[in-house]
Amino acid sequence: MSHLIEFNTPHNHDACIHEALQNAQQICQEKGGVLTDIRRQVLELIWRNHHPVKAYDIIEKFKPSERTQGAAKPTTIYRALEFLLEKGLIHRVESLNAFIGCNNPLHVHELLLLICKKCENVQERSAEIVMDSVKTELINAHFIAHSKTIEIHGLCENCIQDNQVD
Amino acid sequence: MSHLIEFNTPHNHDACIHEALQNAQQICQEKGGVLTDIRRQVLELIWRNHHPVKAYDIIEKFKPSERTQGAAKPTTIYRALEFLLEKGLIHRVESLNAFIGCNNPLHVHELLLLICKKCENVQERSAEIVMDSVKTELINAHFIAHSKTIEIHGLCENCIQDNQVD
DNA sequence: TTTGGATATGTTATATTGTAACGAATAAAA
DNA sequence: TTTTATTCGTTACAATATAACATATCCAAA
Repeated sequence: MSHLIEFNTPHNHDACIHEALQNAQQICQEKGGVLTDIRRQVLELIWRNHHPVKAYDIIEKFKPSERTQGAAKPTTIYRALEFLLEKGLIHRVESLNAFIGCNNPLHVHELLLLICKKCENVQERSAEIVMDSVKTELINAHFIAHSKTIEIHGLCENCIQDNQVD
Repeated sequence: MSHLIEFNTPHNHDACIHEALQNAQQICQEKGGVLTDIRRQVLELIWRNHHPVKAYDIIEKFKPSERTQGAAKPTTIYRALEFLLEKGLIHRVESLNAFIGCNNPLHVHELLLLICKKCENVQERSAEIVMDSVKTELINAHFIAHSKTIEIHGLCENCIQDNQVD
């Protein structure tokens, strides 16, 4: 399962991209929805690496087709992002106003995002320990959750080591 | 301790405001820093209620003084917000691009924000159960955290009851 | 085959959120 | 008093996101 690889170390990232696109196809079939050229291309741009990607970076890098001469317009990209979010293929990183590919879109899951300040890699963890304690706390608070955002900024394992070498 | 009151029920909110300003004075003395007119007024505007407040709402509502004829400029307000954030007097709500007064600024604390979609009240909870499990997870991930954002959107206790009545 | 609805995209304009850069004013310290 | 640090004013602009309405495309039902 490639969502378990150590993606913040060197790895064959083409495999990540390939799996992401395959997952996207499968999810569109299962949930209903069409992975159009635009949507696929936005997903690919987000999956270029494991960094958060800003909407306007996508807009700039978007490959203009015949009909859309010139760069894509914001509306086009935001619409594609909305679709990908709905299908669970990407996550929004609230604390960065950015987007990141979902590592495991086939399974609905709540997640932690570990965002490295140095290498910028984002690690997605479906920490059940944490989610259980959040549920307990929400029961105590008599609060019904519709969505949960948990984002941690800091240093990942590799960058901690790099820092010590410096 | 007024940070334990049921603020999402009717209460004497003047007491909240008054305490917030007193805390601000005390913290500026302790940590070094000046609670200028601008900063105090921004803090008051944030403390008008327990809702998240947008920067541009503050800009609009900011009372122009003699020298600043007309509304405040964004820079002015963002600078005051930055100061208040640094002193721990307010929190930034990442998922809303907004700000909320800190209930307990005298004690450094990590926190959960429970954001009600209906009444818009934000409840701040220093859930140690959750924070402990996050720490465990971060150890597992070999990740060193510099900051933690935990924001839950949903329905608060009062609004759950209101919904059932409807 | 046509028509009608659902979905997807194009297009223009604008709203919202946030910073950079530089100079003037103020106040505290040397 | 000169220096130094902090705060604030001012202008301009960068970055993020949405509204509103027009077209196009596709597929299914009549």
